[in-house]
Amino acid sequence: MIDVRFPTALQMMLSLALAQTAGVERLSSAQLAEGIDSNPTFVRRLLVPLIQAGLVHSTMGRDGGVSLSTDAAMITLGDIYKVTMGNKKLWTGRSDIPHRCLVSCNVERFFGNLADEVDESVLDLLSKRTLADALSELRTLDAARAQ
Amino acid sequence: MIDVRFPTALQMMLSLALAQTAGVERLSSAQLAEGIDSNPTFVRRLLVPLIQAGLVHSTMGRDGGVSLSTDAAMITLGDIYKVTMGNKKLWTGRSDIPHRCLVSCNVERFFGNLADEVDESVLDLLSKRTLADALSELRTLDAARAQ
DNA sequence: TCAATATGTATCTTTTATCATTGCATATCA
DNA sequence: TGATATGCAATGATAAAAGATACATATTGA
Repeated sequence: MIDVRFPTALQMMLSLALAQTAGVERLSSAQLAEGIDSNPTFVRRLLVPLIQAGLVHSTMGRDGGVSLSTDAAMITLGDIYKVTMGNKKLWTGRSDIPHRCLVSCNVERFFGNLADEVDESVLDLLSKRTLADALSELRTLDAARAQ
Repeated sequence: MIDVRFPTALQMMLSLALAQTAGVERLSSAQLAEGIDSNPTFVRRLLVPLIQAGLVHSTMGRDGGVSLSTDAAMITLGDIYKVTMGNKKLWTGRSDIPHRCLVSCNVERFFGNLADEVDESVLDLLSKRTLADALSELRTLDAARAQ
C-alpha cells in the first residue's frame, strides 16, 4: 500500500490552521477523520508524533480535541514532514546484496549517500514553506477554481 | 512492499558500465540477476524501458545479453530514474477526498503541485551526475573501504 | 456523582503494491 | 539442430500500510 501519512498529516494540519483563523478552539479526531475520509484511529496515530514534537496540542476528555500549538506561520511543511515520517527515508535500496565486485561491494553505501542528498533537498524545499503560506495557496487555488 | 526498481536499475547500469570499461561485450540477465541477488525475470522487466529509451542495447539468442548503448559519461542518473520509474510520482496524495471546505476542496491540487516540485528537484539533482561519475564514486568508496 | 464523550493505545484484519516463480514462444549461434 | 539467450504472460507469495474493533483513561457538565 502507498504511504499517505504525509499528505494526510498535511491536510489535518491545514484544517487545524483554518480552524485557528476561524476562531475554532479545537477539532476532534472524528472531525479530522471526516475531512480526510478516514477513521479517527488513523488520525490519532498520526497525531502522536505531532503532539510529541509540540506542533499540536491535545486536550483529553469530553469536549477534547486538538489544535495548533503555535501560529501557522511558525510551522513549516518540513517540520510536519520530519515529524510524521520519522526516520523513514524517501528511498531505500536493496539490502544484503552479496559482495562480489566493485559494484556490489559499494552500491549500498553509494545509494545511501544519494538517498541522503535527496532527502536533504526535499526537506530544504519543504522548509521554505510555512503552514500559513500553504493556507493562502489554498485560497488562491480556490479562487481559481471558482472561476 | 518497498519499490526498489530505481536502486536496482541503477546497480544494473553500474554493472554494465563497469563491464564496458573492462571490455566485456555484454552481460546476460542471469548475470545481472546474480549481482542483485534476484531473478532474471525481474531484471528483464526492468530492462524493457531502458532498452526502449535507447540507453541499453539488447541482443537476443544464444550468447545474447545487454550492454550500454553509449558511453557511461553520456548517461545521467536522471535518465535512468525517469525511464525506470515512468510516470510514477515520488509522492501521491489521498484521492477522492470529499469536498466540504476550503481545505478538502483544494488540498488535492495543492499537494499535486507540491509533489511536482519535489519530483523536479530530485530529477535536477540526479541529472547532474553521470553513470561515469557514479562509477568513479564507487572506486573512491572502495578505496576508503580497503583501509 | 455519574453519564457522556473525548483521547490514548493495543490488537487483529483487510487491502494492495511489489517482487518471485513458472512456463513457454521466439531468436540466435556454434 | 540443440543449447541458450531474450520477451512476455500469468500466477503466487510477501510485507507494508490502513481500517476496524475494543477498552482503559481523562474531562466536563447536568
